[in-house]
Amino acid sequence: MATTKNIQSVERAFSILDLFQQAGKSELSVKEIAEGLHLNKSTAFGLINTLANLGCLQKDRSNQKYMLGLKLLSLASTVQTQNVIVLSVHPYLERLNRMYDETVHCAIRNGDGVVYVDKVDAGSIHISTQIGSQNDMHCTGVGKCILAYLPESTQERILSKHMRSLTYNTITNSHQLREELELTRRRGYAMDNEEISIGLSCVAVPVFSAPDTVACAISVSGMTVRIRTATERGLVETLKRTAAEISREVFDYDYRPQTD
Amino acid sequence: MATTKNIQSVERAFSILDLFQQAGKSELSVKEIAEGLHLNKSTAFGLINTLANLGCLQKDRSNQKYMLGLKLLSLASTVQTQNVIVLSVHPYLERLNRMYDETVHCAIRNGDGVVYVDKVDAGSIHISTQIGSQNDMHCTGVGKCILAYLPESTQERILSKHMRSLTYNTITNSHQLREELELTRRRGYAMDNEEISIGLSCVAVPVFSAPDTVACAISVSGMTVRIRTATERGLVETLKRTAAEISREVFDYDYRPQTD
DNA sequence: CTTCGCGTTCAATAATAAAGAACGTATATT
DNA sequence: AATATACGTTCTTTATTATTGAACGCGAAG
Repeated sequence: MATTKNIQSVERAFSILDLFQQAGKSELSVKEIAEGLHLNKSTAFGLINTLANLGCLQKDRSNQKYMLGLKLLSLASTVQTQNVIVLSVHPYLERLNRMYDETVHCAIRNGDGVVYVDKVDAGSIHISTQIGSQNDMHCTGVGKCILAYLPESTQERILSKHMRSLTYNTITNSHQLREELELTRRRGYAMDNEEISIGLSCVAVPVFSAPDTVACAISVSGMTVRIRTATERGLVETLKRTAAEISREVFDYDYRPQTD
Repeated sequence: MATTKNIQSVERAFSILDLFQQAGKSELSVKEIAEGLHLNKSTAFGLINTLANLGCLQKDRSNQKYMLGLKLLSLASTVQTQNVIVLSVHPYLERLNRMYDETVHCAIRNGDGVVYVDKVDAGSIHISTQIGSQNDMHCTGVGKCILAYLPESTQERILSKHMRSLTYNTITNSHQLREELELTRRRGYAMDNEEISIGLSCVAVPVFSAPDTVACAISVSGMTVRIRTATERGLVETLKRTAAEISREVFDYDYRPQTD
């Protein structure tokens, strides 16, 4: 995929922006950025200065530190009105929402985590997911769907990291998670069984864009009792059918689930 | 402000992303991008390829065109949880919302338009502004506040462009708008008097970060009748006081409105 | 079957970004 | 209060890198 070599300064510029996400700090100094990315101080400064002039970073006058700029907000808003995945998957999410009146998500992989790219809220309860927000793979339905089909080496890297525990149901053991991923592949869907928050469950399915290649994952989440009811009303089958439709109509890939 | 010279390739990379916003097209070919930015075809390709590898652009396999990538969504979400303006202005918006139960916005300048960076919804009616979305200066309260304090040359450039008419109240005449801006400066606030949508009005004030320098603008919007009532209940004064507070506490600038 | 258009690759050179040293300012230290 | 320190910023040089135009190849159109 990485055909031609990346342009160094562009790549570095974005890794500066990424650093704010990863570091989990809202303000970083020139020095911190330079050290964090192993860049020369003045090289870092040149990049930071450019990003600041473009509105992607802004300087806090009081302490000379930099933070992410508001320009990025406007870009994201354009993404939401222009990106095919968001645009063309959205109607399917709407339909799922209407069928079960639960919160519906669409997520993609981002590094070692997942990012929610679209969402339709339930009428009753609001789940506080923000579009664009990141979450872990090990504790989310969409995450498990995506993780289950990543190359083994990537899987192992992610599994080897510390997996934070959010509830007593969170799978934090790599052996157990490997089994869970195997189960996910076998049955074609993943569950979040109160692994993020007690009382909250979710059913998720992968959307394929090519054999064994997951483009995104969609999920239906809600209070555990309600998800249980929905499952009795064919939620899993509906989700699988929807995912296959999306594969075909959006990603132009005629996905046929393996029958065993 | 533009201290050191910007790094060319970084600047160009972002102007590619900007092009999608400006062109209003969701998909652009290498050729269109190259021509749109007066770049050599292979220079453009190198930048596009890098952006695509970073997830900021994605390629539509069916027609070889590119569109904005989902990576940008995750950056924006981080902005919302980290940026001082968003974070520190938000409580003031909340307070305004509680006082009048109307929709409250915070916007900044973006090029020749404004971008909404934060919003608190009213309980009753939902105004469909999206955070990050762009709007024109000539027909919004926040836009007039910002435009009124821009350097004259910039003002004139914006005024000279075609101003689209959204309702019969929209000011589309540059002479009339110049007077409106003069009025805004004199009385310290701007109104949108059903200029975007009939039935909808808004009162906006500029927030200064230095003399004659507007950092952002905040506004209260709602149905015209309700805004009228709120105005009788001191909305304008409350907004001005709030703006002064924000100037002081967020931008460390002790703003004193000129008394005449 | 041929031509055209456009995405992509390649190789050479011109231009640019990177680096280290130096400067200045703000803060911390004694 | 004086000195030291740390860090942001500027400057200049050089090596690296991005840019360029030409060439290639694929797909669509005629």
